[in-house]
Amino acid sequence: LQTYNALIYGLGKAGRPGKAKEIFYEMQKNGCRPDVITYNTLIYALGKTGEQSEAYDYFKEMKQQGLNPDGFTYSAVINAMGLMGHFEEACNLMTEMKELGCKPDVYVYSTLVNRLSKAGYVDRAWSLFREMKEQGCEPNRVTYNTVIAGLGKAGEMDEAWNLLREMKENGLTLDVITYNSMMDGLRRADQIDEALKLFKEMKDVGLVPDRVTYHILIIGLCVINRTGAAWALFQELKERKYVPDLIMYNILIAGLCRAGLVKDAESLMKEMRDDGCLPDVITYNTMIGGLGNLGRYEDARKLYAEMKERGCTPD
RNA sequence: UUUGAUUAUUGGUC
Repeated sequence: LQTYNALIYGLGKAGRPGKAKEIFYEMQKNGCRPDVITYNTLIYALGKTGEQSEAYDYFKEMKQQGLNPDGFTYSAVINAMGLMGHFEEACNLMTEMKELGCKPDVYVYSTLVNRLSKAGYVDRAWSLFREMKEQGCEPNRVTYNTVIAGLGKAGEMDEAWNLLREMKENGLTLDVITYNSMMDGLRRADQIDEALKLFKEMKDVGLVPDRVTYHILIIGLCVINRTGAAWALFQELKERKYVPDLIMYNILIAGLCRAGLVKDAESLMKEMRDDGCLPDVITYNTMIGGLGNLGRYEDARKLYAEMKERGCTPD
């Protein structure tokens, strides 16, 4: 049983829910009954990869089999419902678990808070955040990070600052994601200098900025044409021995295109290829847009042809 | 190490 569970888990993580399902049926053929963990793992695998309604089917099936869903089950199903935008159902599931005597834990709340803010329902996310506190479920670092990121996307940085303070007051440790989320919100709100202050602060408290940190700050600086500072950070990233990856190249290419420096963007695209980093659909979209803005329609068309030849599907 | 939640890149809309 544990071997099968582990297999299903691995296939889910590898983004192969179809194979995971095959194993699920194969184990039963071999006389091995799935337990709660098997279902949880399968539901998670399906829910993550766009098979959300199937995830729900297996949720029903496990109940029919007389198995009791637990917090793991509900967080996986609620996440799947949220991804489909079925928030009424997600809320019903919360109610259902309460009725079954299974108190929603911090994972379940955080999952739904995250899905609500991702779907643009920041207000509902906020009330759920308040509700969990009232219900005696203490938000942890991940919950705060989730809410801070949601507020940042909604441009509500005052609230985000309040939460940051609240985290400190509650003795929670801030991590790189906390800082990254704050800095991303600030750069969206055109407060890049505030973001740079936090960047200094995070280093002062001994946190090591990751790639995402640099990506956020470099985007923010590029957008307002502070290219010198952006370039300096790009050098710093390399000093930290972070190899520029696809996302970093996409950010720089977008920055150059935005500034009308499409020729430089083109050479950077060559350079990324030489580094063994293959352009993806975002790279092509960005370049095609940049070329189009300059009226270079023929070159745009060529890139469009090239992306299809390379098996990169236009979106 | 048998299962669950958080941050970044292109376009449109606000």
